[in-house]
Amino acid sequence: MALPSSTVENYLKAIYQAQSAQGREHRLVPMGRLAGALGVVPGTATTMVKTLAESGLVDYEPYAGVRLTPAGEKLAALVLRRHRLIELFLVKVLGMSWAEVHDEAERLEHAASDRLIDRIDAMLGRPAADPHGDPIPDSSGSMVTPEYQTLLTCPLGSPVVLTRVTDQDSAFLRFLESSGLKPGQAIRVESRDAAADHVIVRGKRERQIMIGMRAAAKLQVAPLEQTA
Amino acid sequence: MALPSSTVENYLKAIYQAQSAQGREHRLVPMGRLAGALGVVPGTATTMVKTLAESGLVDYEPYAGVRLTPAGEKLAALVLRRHRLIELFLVKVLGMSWAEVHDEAERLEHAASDRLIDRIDAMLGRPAADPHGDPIPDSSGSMVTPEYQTLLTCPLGSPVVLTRVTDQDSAFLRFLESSGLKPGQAIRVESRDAAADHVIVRGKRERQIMIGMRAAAKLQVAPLEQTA
DNA sequence: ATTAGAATTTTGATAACTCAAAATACTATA
DNA sequence: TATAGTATTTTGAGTTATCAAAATTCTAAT
Repeated sequence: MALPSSTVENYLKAIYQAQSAQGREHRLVPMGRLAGALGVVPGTATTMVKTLAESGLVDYEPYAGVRLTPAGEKLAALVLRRHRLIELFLVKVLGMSWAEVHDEAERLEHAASDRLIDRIDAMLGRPAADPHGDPIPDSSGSMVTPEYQTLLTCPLGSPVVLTRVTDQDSAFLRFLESSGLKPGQAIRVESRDAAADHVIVRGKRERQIMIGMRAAAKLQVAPLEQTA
Repeated sequence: MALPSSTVENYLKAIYQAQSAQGREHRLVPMGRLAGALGVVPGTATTMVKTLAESGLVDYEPYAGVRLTPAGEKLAALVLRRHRLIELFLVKVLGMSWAEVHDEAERLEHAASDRLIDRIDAMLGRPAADPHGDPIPDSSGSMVTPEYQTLLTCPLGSPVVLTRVTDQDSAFLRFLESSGLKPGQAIRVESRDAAADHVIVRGKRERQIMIGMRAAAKLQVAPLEQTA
């Protein structure tokens, strides 16, 4: 088994992420969505997916979509592992900003060896999540994905910790950063107004932040543990 | 000017290094040598070099060889800069061994952005040389290459510092490491025996090391500054 | 000056990935 | 259930980088 090209890695990663983004039901990723995520025309995705299917990395159902096989899923998880460890490393060790590491990791993830990734993992203390709160698969490719509530579903008024941000857009990340809304931050949801389409959050130092509901759905939180 | 593919970067780097390896005279690198350095057949090198010539990165004289233009030289120096900073970073920050970082850097050098390289450069304190003692070009692509003596040419008996190792072979590097012969190490040449084809060196803690002359020529040294 | 041998270039193919646009298959609505 | 509209697949072609092997050119020794 030759090691997969970075193109193959990108397809697998995109399929993985599209599958996760879709609910438990729609497990088949349609070609249009995949092509869009990868920035190629649909015909290209079709062609490529057919060769991935021949390699046993995906199941392909014409006109319906693709889905990762266990082999493909493992490979995709290892790409994600590299990506997330690199992101965390760039933030923690090199002091790069949260918003700028994504593109960097996007390229480095295909060049870093397993040895290097393991060094990074060890240096960071085998972390469970990257700067966005995305869980990091272990070296065997398995990953625990805790189910969190979002700013839209968590109880009003009770203290929670921001745990995960499910959007990589750097403008959005910069907004969060400037509002002090980074994973680990303790906050509480003050009110929600469906008509006005916003959520009001108390953040760091009682600062009040107003967020649209679309954006609020991308911020996941966990109940604040009062570790006395 | 589209950014050069990693293949182009590798060709430029190989030409640069072949030019440096050859003396001041033979400035044209023959195709056979270039092809050998890159691990491709000669015909491939010919084809590629012709397209590099069309981009203005090299001068190509059929049947004679290639030479970098100023533009090509600058690009090559920037690749070398990325390579060497990455090597040093992997050794200093991630604690990887001297012998294993070359291949890693060989891949990462094509994926690291200028921003990242500059962070690394800053974190390392704008170093002048990589773990092998190879000088690191600055961000404009210029580099000072000090002329050193080698174990074959330096004065017998006087203390010198090992400054540079002009060979990347990892078995050789491991031998040097196990002998305590890393750049920065103070040593002195005890004797040379042309008939036996060896050089005897006093290294760390008066340890005596015997090296073949071919290998000794690859170890460069500078007079030891008695910085009281 | 020839010419044998080595180096280089040319030629024809191949692999991986991509696009544009034509052909085809789905699907939702009337 | 016919069909208009959308999504997908197919087809044909282009790009980049590579190799094998034939053709050519250079070079050094007679």
